[in-house]
Amino acid sequence: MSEHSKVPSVEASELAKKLSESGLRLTSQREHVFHVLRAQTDHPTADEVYLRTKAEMPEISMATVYNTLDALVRCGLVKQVNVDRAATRFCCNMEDHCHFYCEECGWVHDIELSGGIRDFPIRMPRDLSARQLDISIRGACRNPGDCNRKSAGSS
Amino acid sequence: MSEHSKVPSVEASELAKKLSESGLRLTSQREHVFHVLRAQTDHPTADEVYLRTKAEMPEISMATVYNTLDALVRCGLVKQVNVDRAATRFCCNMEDHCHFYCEECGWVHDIELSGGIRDFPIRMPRDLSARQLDISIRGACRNPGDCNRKSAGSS
DNA sequence: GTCAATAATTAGAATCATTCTAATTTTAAA
DNA sequence: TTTAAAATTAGAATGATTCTAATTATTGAC
Ligand SMILES: [Mn+2]
Ligand SMILES: [Mn+2]
Ligand SMILES: [Zn+2]
Ligand SMILES: [Zn+2]
Repeated sequence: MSEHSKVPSVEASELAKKLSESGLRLTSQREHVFHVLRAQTDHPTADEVYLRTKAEMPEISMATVYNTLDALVRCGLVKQVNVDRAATRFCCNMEDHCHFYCEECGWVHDIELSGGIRDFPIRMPRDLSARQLDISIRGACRNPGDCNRKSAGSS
Repeated sequence: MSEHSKVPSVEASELAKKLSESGLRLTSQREHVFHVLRAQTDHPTADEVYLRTKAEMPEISMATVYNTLDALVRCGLVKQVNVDRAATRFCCNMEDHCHFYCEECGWVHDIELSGGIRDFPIRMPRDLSARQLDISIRGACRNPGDCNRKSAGSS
């Protein structure tokens, strides 16, 4: 209920730093979107980010959300995750990890890697240079009937 | 130039078998689409499959290509691959493997796994049951300038 | 502080892959 | 044959994302 719902600035400094490293400005919209991403550990779609940010900042536009997500990905603060043919999802956990996607309820979950991503048993051809490795696992949250089916991505 | 360009039936038997196992019929369209997928080791988009199949069978429709690809995936003859936000691609290599995606030219390449997919260093939470593991690697084909940039997916 | 240049934001249109719909054709059984 | 189910088709609809053109905010000289 407090009127001056300012975004906490613990992250603002890191955000400003990373943005400026990429020649980008720190704006209120970018701050809000980043805050929204950090507020929950789920993997919202652009549209979900839009709705949540709009709650804090009603005048923000969808275009800005897309632009901002793109900016955050470009300056290394957010990862892009692709699960199936559904909407691209975004993740602000920058540790090496992979994604679990529940086919029952749509929930996306981070899964740690026990070793470094380096020692994966992949035989990489010499003529290919890898920049990024993405691992996604699809399955079910729990025994069928247990997970919150069809209620994906609500806040 | 030969008039009776029939699809080779080496694969037709396997196709018919797998289809019937899923309660699906073997049709000429399905045979052609499957043949098109096997003819090249690249990873065509639905649209590319459509164009190639159309060359063999001019009356086929886009809807049928989508339906057929879906049928082939459902009966375990084709894998669906998702690279970035681009069009979904399809693969008829059913071995455990991962995909390399060249960010320069759009080429998608299969990469073998040296070990089984089982012994990957992933710490799987007990309350999650995995059905499928997808690994995609993005990078560049060769030293920048060498790969056939911007000429993805041509036949 | 003013001004120009640049960056960011905005609404809405455009694009593009995919799915849906409703009508028609084919196939398999009875 | 007749009939029912399955498959195919053209085209419309959907939905995520990108593009466009106009407006607003920042920045850095001056
Ligand atoms: Mn994540
Ligand atoms: Mn493949
Ligand atoms: Zn679930
Ligand atoms: Zn390449």
